[in-house]
Amino acid sequence: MSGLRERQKADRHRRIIDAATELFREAGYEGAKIEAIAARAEVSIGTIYNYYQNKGDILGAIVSMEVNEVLNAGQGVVASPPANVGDALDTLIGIYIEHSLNYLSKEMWRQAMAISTQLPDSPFGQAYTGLDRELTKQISALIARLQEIGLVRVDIDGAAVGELIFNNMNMMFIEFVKRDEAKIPELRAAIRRQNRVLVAAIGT
Amino acid sequence: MSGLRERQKADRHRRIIDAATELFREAGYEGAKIEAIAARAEVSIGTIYNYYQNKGDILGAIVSMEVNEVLNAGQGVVASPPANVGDALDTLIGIYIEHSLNYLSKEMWRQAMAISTQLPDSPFGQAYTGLDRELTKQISALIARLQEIGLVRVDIDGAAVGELIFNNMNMMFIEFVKRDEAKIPELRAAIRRQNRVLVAAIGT
DNA sequence: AAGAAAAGTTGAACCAATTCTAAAATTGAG
DNA sequence: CTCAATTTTAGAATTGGTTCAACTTTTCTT
Repeated sequence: MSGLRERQKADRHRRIIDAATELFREAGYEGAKIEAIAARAEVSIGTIYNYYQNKGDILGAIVSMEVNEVLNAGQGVVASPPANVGDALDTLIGIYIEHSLNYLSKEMWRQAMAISTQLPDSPFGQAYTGLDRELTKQISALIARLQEIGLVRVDIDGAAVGELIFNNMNMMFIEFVKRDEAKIPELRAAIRRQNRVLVAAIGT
Repeated sequence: MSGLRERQKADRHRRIIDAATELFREAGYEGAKIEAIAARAEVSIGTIYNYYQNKGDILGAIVSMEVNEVLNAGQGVVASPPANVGDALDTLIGIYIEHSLNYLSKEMWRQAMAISTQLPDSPFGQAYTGLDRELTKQISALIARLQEIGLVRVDIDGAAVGELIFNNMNMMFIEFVKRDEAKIPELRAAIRRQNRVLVAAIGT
């Protein structure tokens, strides 16, 4: 099962992703020519297209890794949230936002988001939509957890509130990556302010 | 001031927009080649690039017209809203959504949204961000109006609630245009459901 | 271990957006 | 009216992502 071909394939995948990650950061998404990625990965252009349907999918693979890390980090908060609705939400959202620029620059985020709406049916488009859904579910799970603990009224529609909070956060994040000078603390403060009405309404 | 040159310029602008609108609808954004738009507008390729920085800006001009119409239609609701918070919001949002596919196909919306995040500093990118801001302000204005009438508590942060509602609606609209089979009534119902908690919380 | 089949690799050719440049048209000063 | 300055045009050249047909390498079979 683990013949030479398998190992070579895995190795090429890694080399392509590594080369692309470096070049995207060095030259930006547009600036990173496929030819250059191929050269740095020591692979031909054709091989890249054998592994990824298009340039966007290469970026997509990088984005997916990052979002999966964030989802993982979020699990901890859902499992044992701060004992206060506002703080619980702020902590989870904080994890998302603070991790977001670890591997990806704002420009990479912009491109990734653009591609996911431009080509919703491409491999990456579908993966991105799936990741958004996972994040929404995680926020809803936090609300459900808070309902169990007795911090949130059990008669509120947790799924709907989770969607509302995620959609607002996501839109704010989109505006955030669109402005290079926008700063993380301001983003978090703005989202906290927007959530305040909601937090007051759903808390016990 | 209104010499031959002025009139020709206005005429060419119109011809380019008309040709592009037709071709975008017939062949989709990607399928509408600049060469074909130029031919139908009876203008050269160079001329198109003299009038618009890039293909996206042509689409941008069309989108801007559409959104401005929607903003206009929304004014009526803000001026005399239905006598009930839930209905007021639903009516305004309904106007936005129902108008949205008048001139633009889902594919055109996808492209327009993608371009606005990909190139936030291009003429169209800035215009699009501005239009989003206008829509947010209009929703906030509706909340303020409802506060005046006494339907919404005066102690809630109307601007924050307006942003929350717009951002959620906009995100839902993005998901809506990403799925060709998604239908308007379902979209409206989902947004109504999400807004319900909020409506209950801010109503008097 | 040889030969055939399967799987993967390569890079030159293709295509469409965008840029560039020389030619043509319009304007206004004298 | 004329012509130099300025704007606009046309379309050829450039550019970079993507495709494709020929070539290699690996695996399988006996």
